[in-house]
Amino acid sequence: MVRGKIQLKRIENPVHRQVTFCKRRTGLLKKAKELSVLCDAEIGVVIFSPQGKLFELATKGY
Amino acid sequence: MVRGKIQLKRIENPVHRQVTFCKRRTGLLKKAKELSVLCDAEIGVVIFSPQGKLFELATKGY
DNA sequence: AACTATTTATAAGA
DNA sequence: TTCTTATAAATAGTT
Repeated sequence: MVRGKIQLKRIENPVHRQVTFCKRRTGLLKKAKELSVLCDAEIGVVIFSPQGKLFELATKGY
Repeated sequence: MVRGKIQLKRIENPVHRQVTFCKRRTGLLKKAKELSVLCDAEIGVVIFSPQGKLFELATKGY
């Protein structure tokens, strides 16, 4: 996305992967909320990190 | 996002809303796949359009 | 459905 | 690690 394109493959460096996971998880959930609000859609998202931690989002038509 | 910021509220024009839904739905699912691949996460996404149409994505750790 | 100007997301760096 | 910045990516308006 910036200062160098990303390669669409698993990030091998654990620290780099963790940082990217945090940033992109936030971005994905934001995009999901926006789509829900803008287009009146109901959306559910579940994300399991490699460590088994769960992140989720469920819009309710708001 | 471009040529004028969006307002984070329901798009009233049905045609505009439908077009935006299609564009952003595609973008959201792409982002979800990228997050899955880059960070080795498992992700599920379900989207119900206002017309009750279902769009979904389930990654399987690939 | 395709284009493109511009906003947004974000990879690196500080 | 929180903030900044340069740049890739997404996309609103247009045709």
